[in-house]
Amino acid sequence: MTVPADFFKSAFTVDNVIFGFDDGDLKVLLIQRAEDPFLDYWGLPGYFVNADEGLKEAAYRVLEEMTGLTDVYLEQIKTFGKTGRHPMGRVITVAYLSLIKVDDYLLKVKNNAVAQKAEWFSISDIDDLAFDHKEILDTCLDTLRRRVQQKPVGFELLPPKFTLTELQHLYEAILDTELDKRNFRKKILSMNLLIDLDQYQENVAHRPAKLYSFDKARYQEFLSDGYSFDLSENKRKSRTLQY
Amino acid sequence: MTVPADFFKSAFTVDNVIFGFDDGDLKVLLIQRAEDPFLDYWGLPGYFVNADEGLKEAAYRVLEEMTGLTDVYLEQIKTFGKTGRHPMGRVITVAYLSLIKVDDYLLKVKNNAVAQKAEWFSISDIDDLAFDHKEILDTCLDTLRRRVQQKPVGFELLPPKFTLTELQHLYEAILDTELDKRNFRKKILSMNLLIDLDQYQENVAHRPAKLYSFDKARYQEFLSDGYSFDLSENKRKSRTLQY
DNA sequence: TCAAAAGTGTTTGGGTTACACCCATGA
DNA sequence: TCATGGGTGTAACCCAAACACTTTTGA
Repeated sequence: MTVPADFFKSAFTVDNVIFGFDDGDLKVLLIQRAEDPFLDYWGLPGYFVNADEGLKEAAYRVLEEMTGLTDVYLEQIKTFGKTGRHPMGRVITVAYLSLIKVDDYLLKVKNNAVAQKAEWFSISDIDDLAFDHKEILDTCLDTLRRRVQQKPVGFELLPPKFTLTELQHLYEAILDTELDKRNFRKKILSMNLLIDLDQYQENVAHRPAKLYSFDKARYQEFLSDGYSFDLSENKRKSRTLQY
Repeated sequence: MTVPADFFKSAFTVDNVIFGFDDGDLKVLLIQRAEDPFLDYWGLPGYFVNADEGLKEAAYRVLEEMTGLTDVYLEQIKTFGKTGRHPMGRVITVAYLSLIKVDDYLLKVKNNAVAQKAEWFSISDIDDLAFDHKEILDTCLDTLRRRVQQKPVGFELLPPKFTLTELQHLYEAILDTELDKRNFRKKILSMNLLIDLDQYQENVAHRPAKLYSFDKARYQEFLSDGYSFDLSENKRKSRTLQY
């Protein structure tokens, strides 16, 4: 029989799937690895969890090392633990999804020892990554798509002031569909999640759009509440059982 | 700097939250521990993951050791890794949720070395468990409540033949609400998930109810599809953005 | 004949959908 | 004045919700 001590020979890591929205496109922040294994490969930012550190704490640490950001959306998604997924031994990894505003990131980026460099990639441009990171990315992308239909987390990806069209483009990029402008606005505004700033775009070669920010207090309600922000892309009947 | 070898000193386990439905009540299968730490405490069935074993594989193994069942619903929920959660060292645990038919279990239960005995508990009767198992249980219960509104996993908990009232009671027990009989039936039947067996209850002191089984092929579609089985308990408007 | 649960339809209200034209600005 | 995106309303439909009485059986 295996004695318990035999089990204390494995390690675990956290990997962050950091999404951003820029240029009308959903992006992920990847690093080019500076060490073995998978030297020079692109992969998700992540690292071993220290002995005295919780999982989420470790994910925040990695995130801060990468971006300098501390106060961001971070959610545990899934744990990947196939045998053989890491050449150095038995390593399982806990995947976290985070959402940041690309602007903030650009101001504070710094590199660290693990990564030669970091870059944003459009999700459609990524095919192969170090370890099983592609699988992890795909899983997190699925979750993100579900998430934005349940909770208005999309706002985490936008700058503090944005237009309704930008918001709509964000949803369209994440869900990979087109949305009807009038219905989208009707719906969003009916949620009272937005604050009309009474400000307008400047220097645009067309009628300037109104700027909005979102109501953090009300946003918090939506985050904790179960809530249906059902941007259903489908014709499938989304039947609802009453009670 | 910590060298990688230093990280290979931790262990991980899987813990199963096994739900069943019996006697009109949602239950969880717990074990009374036969070894330290937490000797004699009640807790979730779980154990260390072997070096040559995947996570899900380990969860299935534990499940089979406990119940003799192999072909059951099993889903990874969340990983718990606070420092200090395990007295023997750094141990993180991956929580799995599984759904079984209590009848099947009753036929095949066997005990194992880790557990003195196993028993079903009504979820409302559980307050304290070994390790952080109460927190894990609560997390899985939340997930179950969400799951049954998204996918018709409730069927996993029922015997092969059941009545509409039993199905309704199951949903009521999981969601802790009351549902309208006519609306419930209308909705369920409109999904074409059920097969009318043209059989009836026998020896009941009232009008016997029709028996149904569920359509596994159609069920599979629903499982893979995103799908909304929105038994919304709330008055909250579940607004839906078109596309 | 009584108790206990099974079974069954209709109306109302609200949200989703589909859809087309005018407005404001900079070039 | 032209190109570009911003901004607006209405009608049809479908689904959720609310709600009460009759039927069948065993005791």
